[in-house]
This record gives sequence, C-alpha cells and structure tokens, in this order.
Amino acid sequence: MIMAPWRSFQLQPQRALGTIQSPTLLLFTNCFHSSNPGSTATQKDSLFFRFKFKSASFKHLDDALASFNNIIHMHPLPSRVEFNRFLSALVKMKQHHTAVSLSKTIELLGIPHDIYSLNILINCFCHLHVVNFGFSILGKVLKFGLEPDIVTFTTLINGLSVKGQIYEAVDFFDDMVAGGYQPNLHTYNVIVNGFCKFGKANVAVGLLKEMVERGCEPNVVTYNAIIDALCKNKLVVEALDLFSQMIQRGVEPDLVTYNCLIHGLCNLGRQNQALALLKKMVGQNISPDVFTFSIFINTLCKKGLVSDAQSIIKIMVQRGVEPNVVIYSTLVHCLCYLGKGKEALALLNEMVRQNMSPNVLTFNIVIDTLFKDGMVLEGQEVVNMMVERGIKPDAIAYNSLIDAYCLHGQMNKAREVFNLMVTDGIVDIFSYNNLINGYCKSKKIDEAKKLFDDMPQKGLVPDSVTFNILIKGLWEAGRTRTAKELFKNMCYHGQQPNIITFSILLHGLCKQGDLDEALTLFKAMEKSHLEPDLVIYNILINGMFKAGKIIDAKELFSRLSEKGLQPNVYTYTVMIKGLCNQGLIDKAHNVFREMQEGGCLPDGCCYNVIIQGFLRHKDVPRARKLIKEMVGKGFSADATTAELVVHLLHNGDLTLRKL
DNA sequence: ATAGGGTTAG
Repeated sequence: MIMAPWRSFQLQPQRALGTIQSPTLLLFTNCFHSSNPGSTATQKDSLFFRFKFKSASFKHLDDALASFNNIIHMHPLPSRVEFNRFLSALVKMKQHHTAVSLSKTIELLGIPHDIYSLNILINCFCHLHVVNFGFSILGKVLKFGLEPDIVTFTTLINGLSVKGQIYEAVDFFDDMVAGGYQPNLHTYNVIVNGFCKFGKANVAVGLLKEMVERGCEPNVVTYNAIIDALCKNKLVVEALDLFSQMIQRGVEPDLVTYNCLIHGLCNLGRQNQALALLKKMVGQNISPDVFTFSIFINTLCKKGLVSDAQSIIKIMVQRGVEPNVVIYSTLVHCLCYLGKGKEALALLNEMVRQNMSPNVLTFNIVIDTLFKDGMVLEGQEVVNMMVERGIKPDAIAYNSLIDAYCLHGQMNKAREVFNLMVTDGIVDIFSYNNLINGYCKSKKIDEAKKLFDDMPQKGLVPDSVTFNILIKGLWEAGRTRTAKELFKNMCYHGQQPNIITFSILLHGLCKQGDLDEALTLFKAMEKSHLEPDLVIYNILINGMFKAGKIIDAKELFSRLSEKGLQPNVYTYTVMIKGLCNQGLIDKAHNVFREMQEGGCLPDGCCYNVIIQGFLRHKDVPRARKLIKEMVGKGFSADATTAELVVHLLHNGDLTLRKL
C-alpha cells in the first residue's frame, strides 16, 4: 500500500457515495437530498426558472430534464427567450444531443425559433461533428426570413475548423466577408484556433497582422492559442518571441499564457527557464493554479522522481490549491512507468476510497500496465471495477485492452472487445492492427487475413503497420510467397514499404539462408532512398555469418562507423555468435572485450552467447569466469547454457553446478 | 486559450 504523505492536507470529506451502485438507488437517494430541489417541487421550479435566475444553470442532467418537464406544462408557456436560456444551460453542460432533441420539442410546442435559438442549434450540430446539419439550419434561418448574424457565421466557421476543415472554414470566412459581414475578434479567434489545432501555428502568426489591419486587435486569447500551439510544436523560442510581442503591444499575459510557456519549456527539458517564468509570474501577482502545478508534477514524474512530485503536491496543498483527478492520475502514471504496477493499483484504490473518481484515463493507465507486467487477473479486476463504476472505455482504452488480451493469447476476449468497438462505431486502424497482430502471434493467420480484407468495408485503409504485421505473420506461417506478393502490392494500396518492412523481409530471407535474395532486396531498399539503419545491418551481418560469408560479415561490421553507425549490444552479440559458430573463439573473445572498452556493456543474452561458445569448446575455466561475472551482474543463464553445463557436470565444477 | 492515457511492425 502506498502512503500518500500529503493525504492529511487534502480532500475535504465529501458526501458518501461509495455504497450507491444502481442508478435506481441513486435516483431514490436524490429524492431525499435537500440540495436537489429541481426534481420535485413544480411551483418552486417554475419560479426558479422564470424569475430567480438570470441564466439557468444545472449541476446534473437529471435536474435539467426534470425542470424541463415541469415548465412545458406551465400556462402560459415560457417565452422563447427563456427556452433559449434553458438550451444554453444544456450546452454549458455539453449536453448537445439533449439540446437538439429538446429544441425540437420546444418547436413542436409552438414556440417559434428566433436567430438565437437557431444559433444555439447550429452550435450543437457543430459540436456533434455534423456541420452539414448546421448548414441546413442556416438554410432554415433564411427560409424563416431571419437575418443570420456574425454569431451564426462564426459558429459555422468554428464547426468546420474543429473538424479539421480549416481551409473550408477560411473559404466560408471569405464568403462571409464578401457578403458584407464584418468579422469580429471572436471570428478571428476561431480561425486562429483552427490553424493552431491543425498544426499551422505559423499561418496563425501571419493572421495577427491581418487582424490588426482589420481593426480587430488580438487579445490575450488570440496570443494564448498561438503561444500554446508553438509550444506544442516545440517552437518555444518563437513562442517566447510572441510573448514579448504581446507585452509590447500592451496585451497583458495571464495565467494561461504562463502555463503554456512553462509547459513548452518543461517538455523541452528546459526546467530552469520554466522555473524562471514561474518566478516572474508570481512576481506579477499571478498565482500558479492546478494546471501550473500539474505541469511541474508531470515533468518530475517523467523523470521518475516520484518523491519530488509528491513534495510539489504538498506545496500546492499548502498554497490552497486542491490536487484533482489529473494530479492523481499523473502520479498513478508515474508509478506505472517505474514498473510499480501494484503501487499504482493501490493509489487507484485510494482515489476511489477518497471519492476522487478516477476516470477512463486513470483506469486505462493502470489496466495497461498490469496486463503488460503479466498481472492478468489484477488487470481484469480493474476492468471490472471500471465497468462497475459506469466508466465507458473510449477508443484508446479499448485498443489497449485488445492489445493486452492479445499479449496473453486470449484471442476470444480480444475479439469480444473488438466487436464492442464495431457496435459502438469506434473501431479504428489501431484496433485492426492490434487484433491482426494478435492473430498472427497466435498462429491464426487466416483470421488475420480475414480481418485485413474486412477493413475497406469499415472505411479503413490499411497503413504500413498493417502491411508489416501481415507480411511478418504470413512469412512466419511459412507462406513466404504470399508475404512477398503482399509486399509487392503495398504500393498499389497507397503504402510505401518502410525500413521496418525491409527488415522483416531481410530477417526472413536471412533466416532461410537466402543471403543472395536478401542482398538483392537490400540493394532495392537503398535504391528507394531508404537509409539502412543499425537493425538492418545487424540482420545482414547475421545472415552473412549464417551463410558462411565470414569475411563479408567482418567487412560490413568494420564499415559501420563510416556510415555513421555505432554498433550496439545486438551487433556485438551477432558478431560474437558468428565467430563462435565458426570456431573462432579467441576472435569472439576479443570482440567481447572490445565492446566493453568502447563503452557498450554486454547484456544477459550476450553473456550467454559467449559462454556457450566457451562451453562448446570445452574451455571450462573461461566459461566459469564469465558465468561468475554474469551472475554478479544480475543476469542468469538461459536454457541452452544450462543444458551445456549439465553435459559438463562430470567435472563436478561447483560454480557451474550452481546454475 | 492551459495539465494526465495509446506508436501497435524489426
């Protein structure tokens, strides 16, 4: 159980909800809850709705719906203005779908639309990613003889740009200007934001000038959007330039500005500069908030410094900033990253216990880690826990679940999850790639192929990863001809083979001993302007040894540095193994020494390879010495080494016997 | 307008 030292500072006791499980029970309990008047008292409700509040606001959808059911029975009915107020309250709760359907109800009650209600409706459709419906509402506006206003256009522009159709958004913007409508600051901010989210921060920077020329002086929101985008594109220098520029133009940076810059600096590892900015902002009486702390906590977590992160949490609590679910999830992630799955699970349970509802992200991190660390049962239990708490996995969570089940050969479960995604209409390329990969690894190549063929039907195009997975699967299933055909057909499917494609095929060919074909393929690869990397050379050197071309292998090895590549532990292991197999045990030993002089430390596999070399040559003293060294470094003998030792046991050698 | 999760193929 992990102890949270800051626990005493935080989390005011909240309403106990821990025992409530069924929605019915929840509704039941709500009936007795004094802070929830909306659902029962009709008279009070209408007063509340009509006179008491300037703008309606609800905490729960249930309250809003109950309120709605009451007011539609009032005589006379509330005015359009009041219904609009209600609809925008729903929008604030991100209940766009409900807003659309209630808008229809209101219409059916005989309350005519006005431009405000139609603008709200357009906004809802845009948020539901059906901009076309938004445009059909624009048609309705005109049909009703209503005048679209700048809000109508800005909303539609926003709808296009959040869908990534930024150039369509700009076209529409131009049409609007041509139609005599003046864009305002908000319109520009929507466009700027679109470019920023679309990875075109530079275009957004260019827009600043146009804004000034048009008399729409950029405000702090404009600058923040661009600064954030620049930071996320690692262009912190440019972001800092813009930061100075905004100050020069008299726009005061706010907390968001600083948070964005601090985030960008931390991501580039420039924490000292980030801290300097923190100091600067505090000097300007801008207090760090939970976002600011979160950035620093995350940065420390990524470095594995959990205790430092925990200290920051203490500080923030002392400053009166409450850690939230993001802060906790970051810590959970950190523990997972450090391989402490059990402790992460404990912290997750602690969150639940303290009523800090973990969300799909928190659960996903823990589930992923537990499965990857082989704790299948624990992982499954957390999945159940998530479902019990009514948290619906999203595409990322589902995909990592598919991957997890595949990893443990539970293909039926993986398939089940995949089918759920199909039902929900959220299968993506990752789902297919993960599941195809799972089938290949479980030697169910026909299932894999079937899935691959099924992709276009779902509107998905196989990517290079899909091809690579399937080529490898086919090859390993012995269907090398089909694998080669698929490789040749890749480009007809719009996918270029990449370096990994080549490595898969080269590996397969070398393993079969087809060195000549491998070398032909290697030439083809160079011709297609793919720069071979160390992995490719490792495969080739290995293949050359296997084919008995020791001179070629040694030459290729020695030419690595002139290609700007430094041999790694795999390269050396390949060399050592090759030399050992050719009986050149002393040469192998030289390489083993050379690698360490060059600063490359042997791993367990490397030790096993050279030890096996010595054992096969009945050189027990040197084998014994290296076994001792290996065990001392915390590596252990593999099955082959152990077997060889058993054969030599008649020596009664104690060091070896220990294995 | 700002903070936390997936890169699956060698």
